[in-house]
Amino acid sequence: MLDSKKLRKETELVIQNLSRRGFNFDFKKWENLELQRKELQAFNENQQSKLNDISKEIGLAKKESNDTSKLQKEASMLTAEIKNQTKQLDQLLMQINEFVMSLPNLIDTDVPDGKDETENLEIRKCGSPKEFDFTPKDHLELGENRGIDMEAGVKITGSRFKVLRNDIAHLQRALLNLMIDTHVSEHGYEEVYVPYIVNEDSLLGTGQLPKFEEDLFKLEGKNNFYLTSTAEVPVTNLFRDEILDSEILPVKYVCHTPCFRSEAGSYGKDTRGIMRLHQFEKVELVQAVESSDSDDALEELTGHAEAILRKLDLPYRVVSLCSGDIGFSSAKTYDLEVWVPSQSSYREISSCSNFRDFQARRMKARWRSKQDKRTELINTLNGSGLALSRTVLAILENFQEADGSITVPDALRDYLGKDRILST
RNA sequence: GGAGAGGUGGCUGAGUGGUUGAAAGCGCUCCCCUGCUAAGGGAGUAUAGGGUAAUCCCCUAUCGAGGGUUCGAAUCCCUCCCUCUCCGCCA
Repeated sequence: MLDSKKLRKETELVIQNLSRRGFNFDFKKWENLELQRKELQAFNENQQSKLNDISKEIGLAKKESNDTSKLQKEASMLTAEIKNQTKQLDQLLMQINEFVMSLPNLIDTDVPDGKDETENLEIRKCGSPKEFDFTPKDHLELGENRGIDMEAGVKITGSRFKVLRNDIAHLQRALLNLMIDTHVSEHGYEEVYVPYIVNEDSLLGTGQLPKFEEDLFKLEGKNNFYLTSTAEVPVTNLFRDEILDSEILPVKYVCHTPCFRSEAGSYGKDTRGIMRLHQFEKVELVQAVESSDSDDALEELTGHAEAILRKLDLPYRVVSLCSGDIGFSSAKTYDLEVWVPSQSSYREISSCSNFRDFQARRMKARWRSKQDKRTELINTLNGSGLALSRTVLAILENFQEADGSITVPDALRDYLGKDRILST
């Protein structure tokens, strides 16, 4: 959520910034609503103040057994009036809230301009794609009948679900442990475990709602529960309605969860194998920092995700998402893209974003310094460190041998207990 | 799932219709006193929105959430959420 004071004072800047996303900000509408709100609210509060005074007077008069019928009559009228105004005000507030909640975050000045993912800016490349002296297979050719069981997923649930077996299930678990261990012991994150079902408030807090409900799986029942689409939601919401002491900042959490995404609107995209599924595992990094630290924190967090790719000797590149591709809540996003030999291209395996105070304002997540007692919104960041299914995919494809076996990357050997898998 | 109790400020905990944003205690901050990290005295100590340039000041809201009764509700009524105890079921 954007700061309404900023909307008022730096209107031009906001309009310009949002237009870089291709977002058309209807300032006239907002200004109109705000003006009405301000007037009505000021008047209403004034009336309320009067009523409060009269009520106190009545109280005092009754104590001394004086006649209060005249005052009560006056108060009755005021009460009716206020009730009426409040109804109008509430309606207005709902409209304003709806409007403001659907505004995306402002993007940083160094976010490249562009209309879609084709115009994302490559920042750096690390490692180089391995040359194969045979035609590399794709991950499904490698894993089919040997641990990646798409048919079983379809039988149990439906399309876009998978079953993993044996070495490949083990590989995923080994990766999971490597990632969490690394982030905890080398990068200073605290491990957390959270619910996989989240409520509406949590989704509003991080920005998945109200605009992106079609991406989510909603549960039946009156509770308005959803399956979590990313650990970002439950983990970042740990800060909701909290005031953190400045000494504990930055707070850094690492968390593994499955992620459930309806993938509505992605029909026909990545239909083969485990690239894009309704359920996948992910290790997520989340940070809460002071606003002055969030630029550095994004670089740091991105580096933490990269460290995993480096450990695994996977070739990747870092791109800065352009203004047309960047997410709704994000001010700046780096995607990490891993080399996928079968597609001869880099594919997203992590997305690291700085949300500045956008989520914090929605969640009322603040911090307070010891010296001056003022509260300030925290800045939140998160990034995948990494998406597990795609890491499994990348390892299978990048470390395949001519005979279809997979050489296990050094960093993983202790976790897996072998240096080669799928050697039939 | 059944029966009962309860949800008040950083914490403990008073408060069943009237100057209560809320007693008291603890904690915390600042000051005073005190010849030694003890004791005592004083002041302060929620969040958000609006008026404002303002972290002073003024107004409004908030005692789990939402609605209702009333001139006036932390206090009465209704619905929901959550916590605790006992029983049942269960990994």
